Amino acid sequence: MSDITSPELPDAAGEGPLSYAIFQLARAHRGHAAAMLRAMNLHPGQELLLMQLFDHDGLTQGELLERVGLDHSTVSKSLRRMQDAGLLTREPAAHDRRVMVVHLTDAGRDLKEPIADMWRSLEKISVRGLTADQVQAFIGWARVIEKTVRDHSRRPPAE
Amino acid sequence: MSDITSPELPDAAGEGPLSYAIFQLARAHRGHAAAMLRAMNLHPGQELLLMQLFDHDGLTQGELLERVGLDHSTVSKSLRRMQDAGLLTREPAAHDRRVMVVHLTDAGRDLKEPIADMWRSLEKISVRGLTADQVQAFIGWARVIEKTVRDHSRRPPAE
DNA sequence: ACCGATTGTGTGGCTAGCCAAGTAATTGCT
DNA sequence: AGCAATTACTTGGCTAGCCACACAATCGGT
Repeated sequence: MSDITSPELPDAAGEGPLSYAIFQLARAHRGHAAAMLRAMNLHPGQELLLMQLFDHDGLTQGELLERVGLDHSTVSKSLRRMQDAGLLTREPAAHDRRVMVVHLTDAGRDLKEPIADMWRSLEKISVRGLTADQVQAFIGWARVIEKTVRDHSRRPPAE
Repeated sequence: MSDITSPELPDAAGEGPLSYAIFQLARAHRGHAAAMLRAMNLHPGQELLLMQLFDHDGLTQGELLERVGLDHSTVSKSLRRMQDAGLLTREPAAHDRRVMVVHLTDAGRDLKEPIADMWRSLEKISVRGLTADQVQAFIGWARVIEKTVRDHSRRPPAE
């Protein structure tokens, strides 16, 4: 339906516009998010961590990275920068001094509504061109693709 | 771990799983591409530039960045690293010594088939969970979302 | 011709994100 | 108890990607 024909795309290079579409979509989406986040002195990715903390203050770093799915080093560095920015604190847990418990500061909590607004705005814009059903289908398929790709990443490429 | 199914997602934080789905899909997809590219000593993003050159050797840096849509500084640095790796050459054009003409070396050309294979493989895997119609619909909607977001990025946020 | 505007690239500086290696604390096995 | 394995996190090193600034070559108007 509609025009999926698409005039110029790197067809000649490969014949898979799906990967290309994912790449371009993610870049545009991320770019727009970055622009909105900049107004709050945040960087893309940080809002995901903060959103987890808004709902579950006091999470450990490990629980945090499990929820967002990023590399532990990425989370560590990102949290450090946010700590330097005064948005949160990190202290070793009493019962296990390896784990770092993350708590929001007042400044961090103040970002809850702005981030929620920005998130809603981003969502509203992203969804504008599609019907609700299409959006739901899109999300479902995105998860299917993600899962498929992830499963293949785990497995050794013994294909 | 193991079950990253979909039970808990940051619903409480915002109610827009679309943005989250895009983010996670892109990350998984990019990660898988990165793993395959690593075998060729490439980094994600470089294959896009190379694919353009496979079909249009002798492009200028400006034409190249226009096709992939990245920032000129990103392209500049990425090309420099690929030049250092011996994959391509950059020389100022005769008629306009500002523009840099990019040419593949033999080593660069040798990557054409490996990259095409990798791209096809990535595509095949990504598509595995969906029907052909679903894939086409997904791509079409992805482009719609991308366009919508991009249009809103251009406009000042005078909403 | 001249000099300001524009164009095409390069560089610096920042964060995101990954992998690999290192460190400290806890657990577990003997 | 003691010591190896595991766990939680940190650090270093690399590239991608952006923005802002700098620079050289070309274009344009007078």
